Amino acid sequence: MKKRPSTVCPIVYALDIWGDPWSLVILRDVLIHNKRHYREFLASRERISTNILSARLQSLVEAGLLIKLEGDTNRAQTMYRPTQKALDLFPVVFAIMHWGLKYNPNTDMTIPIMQELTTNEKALELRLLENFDDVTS
Amino acid sequence: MKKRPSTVCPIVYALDIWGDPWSLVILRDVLIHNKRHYREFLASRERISTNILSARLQSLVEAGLLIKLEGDTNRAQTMYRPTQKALDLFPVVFAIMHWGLKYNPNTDMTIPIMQELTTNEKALELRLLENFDDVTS
DNA sequence: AAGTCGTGCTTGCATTTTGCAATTCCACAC
DNA sequence: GTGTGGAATTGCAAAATGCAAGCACGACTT
Repeated sequence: MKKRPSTVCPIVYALDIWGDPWSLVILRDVLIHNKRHYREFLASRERISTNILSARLQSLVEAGLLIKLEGDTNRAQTMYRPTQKALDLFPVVFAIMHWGLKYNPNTDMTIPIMQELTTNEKALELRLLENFDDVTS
Repeated sequence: MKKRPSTVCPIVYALDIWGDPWSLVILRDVLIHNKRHYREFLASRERISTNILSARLQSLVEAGLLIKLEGDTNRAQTMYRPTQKALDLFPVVFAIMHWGLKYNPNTDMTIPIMQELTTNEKALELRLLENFDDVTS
């Protein structure tokens, strides 16, 4: 990922942080699917490779979207959790999902979230946010 | 840009279309700044290079987000205009702008749109949509 | 009709990033 | 110590990017 000099445009600012093809996939897994471990991210359908995953996790930590924690029981089991800055991406992620939902004929509507997204987005957001009480408190 | 096989996830679907670091910059210029000519896109602060611009315009046309038209007076003056599929990205673009606005300390608030985005987003969207009456009618 | 200007786009090439498999590092368990 | 599994690095081929130069072509000038 190229780095542009500090920008005056909010969109370019956002793109410079998560505007590559992988960061948003990771953020989706964190925000929507409540994943937190390296192995969980690796297991996603999109088959991210280990070096890219590692690099993206690092850059998201640097950008202040994720924090890296030692596992509770096992100290080797690193845990990645979102910051408020990442949680504020919910509206973005939802907007993208709405758009994808409208135009991707292959969308899997059996994914639990999908139904609720169209019928009750606000409740969905609030429910998902509960996953991060540990972070926001 | 890599191509992933057809996906079941609306987010990945969206990323495969405009999830590279440049496509959204072009779409921003089309949707927000009402640009339509090659030279206008080249003139953006972000200094996209000619080959990338050309490739991205093509892929956005292929993806059905833009249409390519001959200029009205000058046949050599190609014109790129958004389709409905691109206009439906307004909520996404706005959501990203809100986020960038919150976290990018360098945001240039003198850009006309910025003030209105925070105070009256819906009116802003409607006003911008008027730029595309030719396309939607 | 010949020059030249503006506009959109392609080419060539060095640099960077990706994809993928193999390997290493390290905490913990036994 | 040996083994196990999670996290990350390395090596290398393939692809994408950045950049400068040049090409095609319609329109305008004379």
